[in-house]
This record gives sequence, C-alpha cells and structure tokens, in this order.
Amino acid sequence: MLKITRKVEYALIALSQMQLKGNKSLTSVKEISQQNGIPYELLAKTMQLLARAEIVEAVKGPHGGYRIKKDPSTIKMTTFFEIIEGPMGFMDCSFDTDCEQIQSCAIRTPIQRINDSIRDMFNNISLQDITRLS
Amino acid sequence: MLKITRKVEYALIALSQMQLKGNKSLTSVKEISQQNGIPYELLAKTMQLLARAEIVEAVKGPHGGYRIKKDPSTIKMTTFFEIIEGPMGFMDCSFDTDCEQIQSCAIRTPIQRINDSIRDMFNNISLQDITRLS
DNA sequence: ATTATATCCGACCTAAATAGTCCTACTTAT
DNA sequence: ATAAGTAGGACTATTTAGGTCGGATATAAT
Repeated sequence: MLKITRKVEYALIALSQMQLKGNKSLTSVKEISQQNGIPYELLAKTMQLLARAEIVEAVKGPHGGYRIKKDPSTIKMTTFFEIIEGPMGFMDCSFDTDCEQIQSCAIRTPIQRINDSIRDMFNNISLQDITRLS
Repeated sequence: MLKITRKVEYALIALSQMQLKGNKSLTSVKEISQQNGIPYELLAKTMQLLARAEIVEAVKGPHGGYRIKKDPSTIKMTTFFEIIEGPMGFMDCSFDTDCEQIQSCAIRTPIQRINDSIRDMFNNISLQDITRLS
C-alpha cells in the first residue's frame, strides 16, 4: 500500500534526465532505458502517456526522442499520477452499492480523511519539486 | 497506487466503533462484521494483528471480544499501517541488486523524496486523528 | 463435563492490479 | 530503401490484495 509504481518511477527518472539536458536537446527512450536498466517497452509506453498529456513532446524518426514541453513546476503530482495511473484509486468508496447498511457508514469519515490528506499533500507538490536533482 | 487497503479500512471501522463504546465494554468481531457488512474472517485476522501489537486487547470466550488497549492518540499512522500491512512498501528501493548501474542512480532521489513526504505526513497523524468521528 | 461462543492462526484459493513482453504500425533523416 | 525513432494494441507473467476454510485454544454458562 502507498507504494509508488514502477511506471511512475520510470517516468520520474526519465524526466529527471531530460531536465538535466534542458529542453533543447532530445532524449530517446533507448538512451534512458539503457542508462538506467529500465525495460525499454514499458518506459516507451509510459513516455507515450506523458506525450499524450503534453508533459513532454515527441519527435519521431532518427535522432528523435522526447523533450520536456510543459514546465514541471506547473504540474501537480496528483495530476501527474493520474496521467500515468488513471484516476486515483484512493478516492472511491469501497462500499458503493451495499452501502445501504444499518448505520450510516462509520467508515466514510476516517477513510475520506486519509484520502483527503494524501490528495492535499500531492496537490501541493509539483513535479519540479520531485524531479529536480537538488 | 496510494490506495488504502481493505484491511486498514476494516481496522479503522472497528476501532471507530470501539472508541464509541469506550474501553469498558467489549466488541466482538461478529458484531462489527455484521453491522458493517465486512467479511468476518478477514476482519478477525486483522483484529488479531491489532491484538498482537497490543493496540487492542482480546478477551476470549462467550461475551468476549476486543477492547482498545493503547491510547489511539499515541499511535502514529505509519506504525498502524505497518502493523497491518507489514513494512511499508514505498520505502524499499526497486533497484536492489542490479543497482550497480552506469551512473549513481538518478532515481533514488526523486523516489526517496516522495516516500519521505508520505512518511513524514503519516508520522504526524495519529490513529486518534483518523478514528474519532468528529 | 458439555456446549456454545469467542479469539487465534496458518494454509489455501481467487481475483485484480502491476510489470513486462511481443508484434506491427507509422514517421522521418540519411 | 533503410535505419532509428515513436505509437500502440494484445498478450503473458508476476505480485499483491482479498477472501475462505479448517482446526486449535480459551472460557463462561448450563
């Protein structure tokens, strides 16, 4: 639980690398995967997600690759997670249908509280905060 | 990712209920599971974890059940999670063995940063903060 | 003593989410 | 034409979470 997934991890690595090179030059998936021992295809697909979300820009063909498109300091981590993982799971109530229970759901409050805490936190952290190699 | 698991959820429900009743009277697993539509066995096992950790005290036999043993305001959520789920996953580095890579792991920093953030956060939230039905 | 009602605990199964692979496009510089 | 790149769907494997089962132990009530 509360574990960062590989795809997120890989995306962060990639973005870190790209940030170092500035957004002039391009970085290929091959380059990143080889340098960090990351499975090529998985990273490739992850980059495609970032490209679709216009976090990053793709340039096809030889000497192609990716470059950062959107300023990481303007991207909330919640947004970033959702781009890669889809809608955040910790939002939804587990007691959807059968919630017409005896009492008015003792759970909702505590769970909501945790979820809100996590969400708040990542709303206040930008991609920049994470990827800059201080 | 970053999702609260059922076991944690169930444990929080149980503790909420117990807190309402005060730590004089006992609450059985059956009672909690029926009132909230929670699978009996799973909740039972979860309660056992809490009992072993002495968060809660077990009384066997008829009219037995559980009662809160340790003041929830003294229990950090990190501790609580670890009691139920084991060592928190977001701590361990994914690049354990094959980390003798070319460069000194561009990842560690960003991932660590997220992990630390989550950990800090839940170190500063007590069980009491979550389970009190304000 | 017997029985009923509890917790205790490990083994097991199933389902769902993650991680990784494969294969086939499409694009473009050389 | 070819090689180097991204795009993306389909598939498999692995891991984790969720749930179930069977038996053991303790104890209060009868």
